[in-house]
Amino acid sequence: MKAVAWTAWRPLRLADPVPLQTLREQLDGGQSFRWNVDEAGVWTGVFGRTIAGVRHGLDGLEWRGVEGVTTTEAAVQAYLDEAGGQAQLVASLPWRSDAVLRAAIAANPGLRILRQDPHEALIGFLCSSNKRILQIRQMVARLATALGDPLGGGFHALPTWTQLAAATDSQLKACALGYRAAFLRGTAQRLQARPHWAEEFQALSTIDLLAELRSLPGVGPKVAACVALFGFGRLESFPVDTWVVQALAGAYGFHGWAPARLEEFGRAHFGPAAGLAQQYLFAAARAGVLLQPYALPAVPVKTRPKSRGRARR
DNA sequence: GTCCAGGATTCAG
DNA sequence: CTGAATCATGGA
Repeated sequence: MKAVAWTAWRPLRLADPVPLQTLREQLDGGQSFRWNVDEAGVWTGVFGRTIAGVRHGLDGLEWRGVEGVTTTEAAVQAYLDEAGGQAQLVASLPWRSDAVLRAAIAANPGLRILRQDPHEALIGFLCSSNKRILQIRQMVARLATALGDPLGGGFHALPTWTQLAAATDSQLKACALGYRAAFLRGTAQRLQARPHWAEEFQALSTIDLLAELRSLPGVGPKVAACVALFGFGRLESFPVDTWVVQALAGAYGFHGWAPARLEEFGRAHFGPAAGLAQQYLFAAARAGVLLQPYALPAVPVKTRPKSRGRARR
């Protein structure tokens, strides 16, 4: 298979600068699972049918695409929020009165929500339950290689719902999906008959969109919130995962709160850009730099054994 | 070998 | 409605 014929590197014009560390957080911080970085710091990714490279040059961000493809620059710019619309939303967050949020924003200045395709977001987060980001990336990569259209140079698009629905058990098994294979197949079977599902979903209010997403196999509250946020651009959506549960407990004192209650708090407290706030808190918590004024003293409770001598089968 | 992962589903109470 | 068990797999 022939290698991709890359264009020369060119400046990537964005309204706001993206620091080196923030770019890594953005491309490999659990939003998208389709980017890889090499030793030279070159990020290579596929979104939709676009193959692109991004790196930090001497004078800011640079991009490259495949020779002869004219749409790459615009696609990369849109993907990375080139107009800077999110800067205003960050400014609107309650960072003045919220020192935790303020520190989280300072830890990853310029962090943005990627504007992903709904299809990409839904496939990625269908794979995400009970998995680490590295493994989600591996699952998605295998899905693309095994089932998606080849784009040249060894790159593949993500499989369509039709391709996914037609996949055999052994094909899905080879993608190391575990029990998530049934989620993907189930959702694929539901959506393959709706080629315009994304447009139809996009037309819904966020509340209705979340409900519609949750009706799909393998999509619960958290995955629905992620797909709404990352795939449908609903920046008010506030996904509550294990990291956010810990973050809101340690930083705001909400120990023992149910995820639904934390989600309600997040939307009320952070407002129309709650999803952005969530991503800053998520990144800071994962990096271990989140302020935790309400963290409990270490280990107040003793963990109980899961099973007491019950016979195993 | 053990533990756990950007959870969802199912079932018991 | 809430809480717990179960799910399949691989990396630490």
